[in-house]
Amino acid sequence: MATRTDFGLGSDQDLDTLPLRERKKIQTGIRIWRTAVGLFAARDFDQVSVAEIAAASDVSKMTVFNYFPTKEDLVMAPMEQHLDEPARVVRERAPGSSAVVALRDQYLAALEQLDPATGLNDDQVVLDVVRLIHRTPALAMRATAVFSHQARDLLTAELLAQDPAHDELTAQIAAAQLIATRLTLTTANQRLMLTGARAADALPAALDRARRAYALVERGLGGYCTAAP
Amino acid sequence: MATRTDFGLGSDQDLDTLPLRERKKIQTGIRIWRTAVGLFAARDFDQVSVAEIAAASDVSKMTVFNYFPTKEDLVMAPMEQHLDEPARVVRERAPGSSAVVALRDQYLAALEQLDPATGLNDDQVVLDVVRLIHRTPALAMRATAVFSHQARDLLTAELLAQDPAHDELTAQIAAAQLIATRLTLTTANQRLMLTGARAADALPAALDRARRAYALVERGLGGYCTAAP
DNA sequence: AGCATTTTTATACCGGGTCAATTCTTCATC
DNA sequence: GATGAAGAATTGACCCGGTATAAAAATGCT
Repeated sequence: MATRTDFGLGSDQDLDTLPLRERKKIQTGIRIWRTAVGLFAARDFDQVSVAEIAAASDVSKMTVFNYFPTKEDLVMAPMEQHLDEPARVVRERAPGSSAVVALRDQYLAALEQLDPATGLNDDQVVLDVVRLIHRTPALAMRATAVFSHQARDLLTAELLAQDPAHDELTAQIAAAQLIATRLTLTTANQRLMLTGARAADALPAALDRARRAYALVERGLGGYCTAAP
Repeated sequence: MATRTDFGLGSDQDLDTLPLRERKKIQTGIRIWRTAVGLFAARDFDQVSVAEIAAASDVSKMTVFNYFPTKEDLVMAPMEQHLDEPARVVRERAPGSSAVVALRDQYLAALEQLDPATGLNDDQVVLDVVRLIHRTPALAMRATAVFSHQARDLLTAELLAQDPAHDELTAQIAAAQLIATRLTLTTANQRLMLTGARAADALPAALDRARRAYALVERGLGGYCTAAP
């Protein structure tokens, strides 16, 4: 079953092969989402009621909650689907490479693809969502909560391959710093995009920033949590 | 005017000198807060309605919201009054000392006083609140938001005394790492306390952890943001 | 077509939070 | 000492997000 949050870059070719029923479901999901983001971008998050979104989507209020558990999910769901990426990257890193290097390389690669998760993306809808999150306290809080969650997951991922020379506190610090670095880089990129910069133009500088940031972390953590070859 | 969140260690002597009116106000504020925390500790956060708290406090529901803007504030307000401490510590650090050292020393001092803000405190009410925050997702999210706020404040504090050799990104990384370290240490202490350890007994180990954690950060950041002598 | 399953809807309800108005206190003025 | 204006504490009515239940509609299958 395809998750209901596969918007954005959702592949279109397998959409035709799906049963008629699921296809319609996905379409209404996208319709509700687009309507909501449009209304939120026009006014403010708190100035748009769920009932209004439902009416504008030709759907009942209950149906909206059927597709999106909460009003906040209408905005956050697409961003939260890559939630487990950092932990996965560390877990599946090449033997002999440290957690820091694995995360750095993956982030650099994501930057070059202008992955929205890096903040370096100037798509109109993405920008609308980012702007919305930045100016709505409840959403901003939830965005930071995502990173907090990632830090926890990362911690367990590191502990699974833990080096007995390091204790749990070091692992916690490392996880927190790695995620904090990502959050900082991503936020910086998002701010740039919100000022109107083009993603492609900002790429070289963003890559440079990322390299310097991870170098800073590495200097502190050293080769911490290097996977056994 | 005394803020309404001066519970806990609020000084009692200046309470007598206050006008009769304000005194009663503060007392009802404390009464509502105690009632709420008691009910929350007995059951769960979501299983206690504001109306119930109001009834148990011999007050109307609206009065509760008059004293505490939201239901969450009934739990979080006391913790959030020391929100600006990290930024203040950095801003007022001794000339010639780095931001890292200033924050480390202040944290070590707070630990030795068993300051609740460090997590190293086994007072019954404090433990109730901490336990509540840890097992209530909405409250845990807000707790991390507090640290996010502190990182922002810390960034501006560092920028005020910024060294032209370092750019803004470095400052952001540093702020994020410093706050992440604090969060990690505090959380570790809180977990210890929740397992029933006595704060005084856990102090030496906590001090050691803090020293090692800040050493790790310092190795990465070096003498970053050392105030001009 | 007709049955079964799933999706949508209507409705009623609960709890958190806001607003305008009401009551009560305070205090300056007569 | 009475009085009336000013202002705060309090309140009841209301809105919105979210849930539960059951009915109605749409779809898949035979």
